[in-house]
Amino acid sequence: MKTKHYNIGQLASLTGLTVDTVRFYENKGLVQASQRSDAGYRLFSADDLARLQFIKRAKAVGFTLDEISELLELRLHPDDHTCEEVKQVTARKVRELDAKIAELEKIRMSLKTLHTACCGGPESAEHCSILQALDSMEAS
Amino acid sequence: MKTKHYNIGQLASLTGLTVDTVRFYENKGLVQASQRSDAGYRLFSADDLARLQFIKRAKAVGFTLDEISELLELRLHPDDHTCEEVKQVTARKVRELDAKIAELEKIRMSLKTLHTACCGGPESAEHCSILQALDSMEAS
DNA sequence: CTTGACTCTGGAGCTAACTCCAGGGTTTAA
DNA sequence: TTAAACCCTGGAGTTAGCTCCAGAGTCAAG
Repeated sequence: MKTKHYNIGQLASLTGLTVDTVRFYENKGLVQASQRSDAGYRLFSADDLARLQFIKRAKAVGFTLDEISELLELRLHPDDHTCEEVKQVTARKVRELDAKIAELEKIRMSLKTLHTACCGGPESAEHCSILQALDSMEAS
Repeated sequence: MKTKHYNIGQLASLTGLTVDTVRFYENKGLVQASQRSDAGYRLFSADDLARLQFIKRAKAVGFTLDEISELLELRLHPDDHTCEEVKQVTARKVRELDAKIAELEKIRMSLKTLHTACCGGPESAEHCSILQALDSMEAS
């Protein structure tokens, strides 16, 4: 019984990635074509396809490729690892996201304050409150 | 009457930027040393200092260097521009920040859902709900 | 007068995640 | 049989904002 194989273009359209991206991921060690054809074409299995879809979903929830490598290792050898380990990876990421969001919100607040104070009228910007604030604000 | 001048190192410590960063900004056209010494050293005026502080504050509220160039032009020739123009720049940025924050919050939610569902226990990750979800989730 | 701190230029390297290209070989449909 | 569409490799380019380097000149203190 022969298993179904995909060449790189088919895999790309099945996953919604580009051919270049798949090759890039292979280069980074995230995925490996399970075989090559006589002509040297990459041949991917259904497992490879699943792996790429895993990568895509992990990216969608904000993991970097390095973090995805880590998750792929956990996925490939789940028996050698615990739920705790997996959960720690997501916990770290949630904390990072929280920090990033908090930072952006702080920035947004400052900017919104400047924005609200400005009259926004058609008169000369000579006394524009935004420019003045940027001239005299405390630097953070 | 002679005006006070700063060389690049003094300027750097006054602004909290590095010497390299100041030169980088000069290269990008954000700032220009008002003079050079006989030996070719950059000499910065109090105006240059103020300009760099403006840049630093603008960066702190989230503007990119390109946007800061735009603001610097408005600041240098306020008579040729209106409050409205200035306000538009900040409005655009606030919208960008809103979009970025919303995106990160969406990601955070998805990830938090995965995180909360996982038992996080010391048992094998074979049936870990996080890994399973990443294997079967809808790709976004 | 020498040592160490400072400055100059031009260009390379860094991060992340691709994206594109040249210059070739292969497969497939008409 | 030939043209289009696919695939290969290796390497360069992209974005933003620096950061570091070599190799050379300059300045201030002791």
